[in-house]
Amino acid sequence: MNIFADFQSRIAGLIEKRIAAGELPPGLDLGRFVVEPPRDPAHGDLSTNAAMVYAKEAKQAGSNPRALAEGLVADLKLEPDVQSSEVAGPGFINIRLKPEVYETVLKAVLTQGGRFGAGAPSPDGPVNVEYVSANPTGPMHVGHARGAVFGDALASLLIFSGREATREYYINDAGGQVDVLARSAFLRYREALGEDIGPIPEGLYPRDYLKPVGEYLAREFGAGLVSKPEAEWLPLVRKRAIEAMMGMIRDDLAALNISHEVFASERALTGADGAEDQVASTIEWLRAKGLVYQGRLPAPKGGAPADDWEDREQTLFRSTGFGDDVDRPLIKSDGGYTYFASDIAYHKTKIDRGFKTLVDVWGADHGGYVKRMQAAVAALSRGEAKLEVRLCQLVRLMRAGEPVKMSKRSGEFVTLREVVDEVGADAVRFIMLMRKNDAPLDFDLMKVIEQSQDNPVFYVQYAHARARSVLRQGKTVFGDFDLDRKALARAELSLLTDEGERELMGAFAQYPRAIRQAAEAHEPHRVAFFAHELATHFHAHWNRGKDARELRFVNENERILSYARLALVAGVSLVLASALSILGVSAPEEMR
RNA sequence: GCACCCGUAGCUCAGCUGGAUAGAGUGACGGCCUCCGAAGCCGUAGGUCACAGGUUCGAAUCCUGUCGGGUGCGCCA
Repeated sequence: MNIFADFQSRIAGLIEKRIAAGELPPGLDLGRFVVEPPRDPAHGDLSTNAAMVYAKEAKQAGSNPRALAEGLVADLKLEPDVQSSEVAGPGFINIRLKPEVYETVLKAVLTQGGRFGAGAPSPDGPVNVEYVSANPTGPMHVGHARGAVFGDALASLLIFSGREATREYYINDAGGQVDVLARSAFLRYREALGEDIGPIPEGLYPRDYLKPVGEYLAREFGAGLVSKPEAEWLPLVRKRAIEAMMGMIRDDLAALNISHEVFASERALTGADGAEDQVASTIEWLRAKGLVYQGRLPAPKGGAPADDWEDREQTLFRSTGFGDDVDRPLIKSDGGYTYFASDIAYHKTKIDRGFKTLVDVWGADHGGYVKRMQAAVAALSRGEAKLEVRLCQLVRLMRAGEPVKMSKRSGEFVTLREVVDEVGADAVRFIMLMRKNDAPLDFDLMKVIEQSQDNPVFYVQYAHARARSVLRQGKTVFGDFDLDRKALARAELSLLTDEGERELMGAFAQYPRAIRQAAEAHEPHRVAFFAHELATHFHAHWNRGKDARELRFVNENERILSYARLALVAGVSLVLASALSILGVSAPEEMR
């Protein structure tokens, strides 16, 4: 139950009545006004700007805004669950609900449990969420974590809100970097055979995570590959190295509590290893529509022109027809496909699989790539599918206030696994999700590793653990209490009259709305903020019981009241657990 | 030079798609454990929402421009 959405449609109905009565002109857009919690709780439970939004129209119809507001207030007072309503400030309509409404909300929390706040199945079709998509050339580093956590939480949020969502990983296993990987692994292979390989040459991946791959190759092939020419061993080594790297990446992701349903290989799309060349067929498909042509591009502007620039005719995609700045090349000078070409083919497979809503989560360094990809999706789907790209700002890794330089090439990077092992998946996830994805993020290792108490995840988890602890305490005092949530739903909830208790129930009422808005905006961080706020209300109310004993949840002499309050506490733990589960963060029974 | 993102408290960030007196955390200062978990709570202090115009009943939010920061700019991925 979402009381905000409920009143939104009820008020829309009241406005239609006004239209019928001639007080407002017909054909109004009834989606223009909002129903929201007032900033100041003293103003009531609900607030709407409807009268202000339609002020101009009211004047045109010969009425006036004030009369419109008064009329709506009069109608609202007739609603059975409305306690009072009034016009306030510049024309807001404030509504105070009868206490029973919040008892009903708590009852819904207890009967629905983890489903409270979930949306009804959406008619909007499935969403494809592509995230991580790191190159399979090594373990994940912390920079990858943000997009990974964001994409994963977004998919969970969408599913909870009622949409279908598929989690997808695009493996960039077709470019030159996987050949570099293969050569690096081959070196480790010779090392595993006992050869002294000396320092790793410039340009190869130097870290020793490839050693196990070398040993594996030595076991599988013995010394058989050493004397062969590169053209023969490279495909064999590459295949196994990519598999090993993907295994490593999957393990890294699993450590962060992340998994994908679909892994799509770029290499397979390009027709390698005997597969069908879907890139070629996609290019031909576009060519047939006049969207691919042979042409020349102007030289890049600004700065010094690259030394290897040469004006030449090439195969171009007409992305300018779909909002891009210039047309984009599809074929490299060596005849291979550009990354863009295979990415077009990949996105075509998404559209062919029936997705009309595509979300790609990329690092901010790929920002210059957004327009062309959106142009491609528009072209591929004739405008029917929409690609939304969420750019995650790169994480600036700090060590005691100093930026840490990271580069795979030099091997200087902190792995995701190192951080997860140190501070835990919960902390990493929550920190990444407490920020909007397009805001920059400083991730200070020292701060997270050494002062993990400062981490907001503990604050929220602590609230959950504390709620569970209170329930255990209640069971200790009243051994015969049935603390099953469905039993608690039958508690005498009308006894919950304290302001702090009402505040908590009010927070429950806002959860479904928060979920819906976060899902529509594709902003999981709002769920994190909601959880933090609910935790604040709970901690605050808990502490009131220190000075005022009569406010404590468990009170030996107040059996019926204690049971009702435990129902409230159970509600807190259920909603917190629900929000945390969307974020992929655990909700512990106790902190220790 | 062009495109995209970002300028909100000392610091790190929210701000509910245009609403009422702009909020948290952290840092600083002062209080609260014979009592359901002090990893908590309460209070004090801190602001020209980068700047200038515009749109309207109303702007941190939308538009234009300026300044400052970030990320990119055929054939890397």
